[in-house]
Amino acid sequence: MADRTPIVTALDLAGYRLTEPRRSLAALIADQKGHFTAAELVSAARARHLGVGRATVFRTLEVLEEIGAVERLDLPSGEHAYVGCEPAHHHHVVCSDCGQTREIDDAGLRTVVREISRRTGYRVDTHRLELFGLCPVCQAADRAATRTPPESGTDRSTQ
Amino acid sequence: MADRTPIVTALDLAGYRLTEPRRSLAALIADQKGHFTAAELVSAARARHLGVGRATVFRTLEVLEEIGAVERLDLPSGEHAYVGCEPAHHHHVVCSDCGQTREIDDAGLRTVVREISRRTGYRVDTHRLELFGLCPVCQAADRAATRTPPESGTDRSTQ
DNA sequence: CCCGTGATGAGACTGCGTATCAGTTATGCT
DNA sequence: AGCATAACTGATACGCAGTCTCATCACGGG
Repeated sequence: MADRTPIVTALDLAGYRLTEPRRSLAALIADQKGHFTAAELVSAARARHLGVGRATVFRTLEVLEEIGAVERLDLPSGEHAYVGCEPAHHHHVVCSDCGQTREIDDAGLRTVVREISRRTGYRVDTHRLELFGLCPVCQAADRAATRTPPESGTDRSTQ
Repeated sequence: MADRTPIVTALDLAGYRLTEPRRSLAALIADQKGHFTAAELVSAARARHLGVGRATVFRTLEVLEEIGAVERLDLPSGEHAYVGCEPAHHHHVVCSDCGQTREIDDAGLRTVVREISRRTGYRVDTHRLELFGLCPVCQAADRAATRTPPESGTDRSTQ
């Protein structure tokens, strides 16, 4: 709990105080495998008897999002979740089974956005792309469970 | 209020009952220019003294989303909003000033998704792309107000 | 070591969305 | 047309996410 996780460093660089609650939360977040909700953080903190209040969790998440150490996702269910991530990369593929996420870079999106801008006349300032599906591991598990050979393994995207 | 809006027809086709509250809400939604929240619908209904309960608004929106007559957006603020739309088209450009939305089709996204799928090994089942910016009208208004000549008019997208 | 200020935690508060439930109404059938 | 019934409705209660307040605390610059 005393290690300087990248998140702590980022907080420091951004000029925020390095308080005990923030260190605790940084450690908790670093432990998360996939995405996590504010509520999950709250109960994780409580489970480990770190004395971190609910309000502090929300405030810290807000700060972390601001400095780009964490990104907010809107799950298809409507829930708000977060993922720890590098600043700069801005899209995520989310496994709808295990919650594991992977960051992805542009991948040609830039062109798409420009094209849309051209067609509609809108000046596009920000965009959000979120992809949901099965990570390789869960695909394998799925296949093993249903005993059905893979159909394609790539794109089954809705539209 | 007795006209059969497209939404009403869609409900009928999907086998749902054509009740008075649903007709009222369909009419209200047809009147909306941009996106709207559940809360806005509730108060709009109340303002017009349609006797439509809060619960019914939420239930109806759920049904409408299911049949694709309405789509749910997650605004950057975290709010949940809805837009009336044709089924099949699945992305929206949202004006962050006036809320006006435009539907857009694929525009090359399909390729991007396939590429991401290939790179990450994820099987992508669904995705969500939302774009926020200024519609042409608000751009003009903005320009007129600030007396600043347009810088480019196209892409200012973050990442 | 001391002080100022930013940060904290407890708890009140708001407002979205859902569940319950008794009463109502659209619709298919005769 | 009249009826039965299952879908639907509104009122109300409830749970829960997120925000706000405020008195207290502790980080970090001096």
